[in-house]
Amino acid sequence: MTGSPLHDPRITAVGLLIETHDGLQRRLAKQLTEVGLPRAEFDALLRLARSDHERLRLHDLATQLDLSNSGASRLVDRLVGRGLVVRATCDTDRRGAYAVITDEGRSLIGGAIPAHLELIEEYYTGVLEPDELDALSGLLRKVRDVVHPGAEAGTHELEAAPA
Amino acid sequence: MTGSPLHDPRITAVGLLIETHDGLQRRLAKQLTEVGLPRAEFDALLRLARSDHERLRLHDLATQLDLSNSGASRLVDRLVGRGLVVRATCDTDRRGAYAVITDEGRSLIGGAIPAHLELIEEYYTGVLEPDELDALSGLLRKVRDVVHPGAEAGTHELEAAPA
DNA sequence: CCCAACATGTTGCGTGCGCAACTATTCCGG
DNA sequence: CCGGAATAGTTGCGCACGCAACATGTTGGG
Repeated sequence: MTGSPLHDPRITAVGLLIETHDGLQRRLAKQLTEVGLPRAEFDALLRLARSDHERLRLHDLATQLDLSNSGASRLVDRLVGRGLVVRATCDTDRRGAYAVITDEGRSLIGGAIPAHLELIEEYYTGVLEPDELDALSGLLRKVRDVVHPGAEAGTHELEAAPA
Repeated sequence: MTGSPLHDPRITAVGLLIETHDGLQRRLAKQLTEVGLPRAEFDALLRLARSDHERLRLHDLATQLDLSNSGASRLVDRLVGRGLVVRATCDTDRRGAYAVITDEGRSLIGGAIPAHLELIEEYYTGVLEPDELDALSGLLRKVRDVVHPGAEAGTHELEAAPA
């Protein structure tokens, strides 16, 4: 054999990232769904709550969440349907639409976070020593900046690498 | 505010893992799809090709791929439909069904791997120094073993932590 | 030996997503 | 100032997945 590309260490390395993500994701998603906030909805509300004036252009939301525009549009539909978000038109660009989190949305996600954090602690941050976690985050950020520029889309536009 | 749980560093840490994964995944998936092997199919063939006698029980395949049994069943349906895999009954357990990769399947994935490796190199392994990559893999493995035990399901049953 | 609990795999159904096509608006070159 | 290119968002369509119900086969207790 030529060294069997089937067992190439690079494939293993990527596999590790994927398995880690999928495993964690499945556990977190399950809990969030039980609380009535499926992962996509949770993430969207979180992004909105964190943003200036608690709103984001749909396009930016899509970019931040790694969704297509249509995906973001329908996600916002669902949130609007539950009263957790409202659409607002943009004065300076009449094509535009903001998604704005409502009081109800803010309160819902606020209530969901504590239990969510516990689970994260149990399955992710608590598994590693603090310095290990820092190292991991640093390395991941390095990769993320390459594979997913625009993760901070719509945040501001002038700084380099905020927290 | 109580320290704003919205910006809890643990959420950021998880977000980093997710963003990195999603970004990488999207790039790799796009290429694989272009080559005619969507990510799920690619992964399944890879797992089969790597396994003893190039076959796996559907249940084990599901576990390895982090899919439900039904998802694995239909995935195998698709592969069978393309002649890349065949089902084989299990002698010792007549409920059972193996998925077995065919020559065609082996050849297809073999052809797809080189370009795939290049992309991995470009967006993942090549982004980091070799020692950084080792560190990252080590940390990820630590987390994975907690969130996704059974990642090696059906491989063998007696060792501790192979490559 | 038999029946109850369990395990494996398949199928009906609902859902969330991407792609492509479409509408509405903005931007820009001449 | 006009018309074509680009951008924001929505919608029709198809697809892959999970859940629940089911069919089949296995295993263990009485």
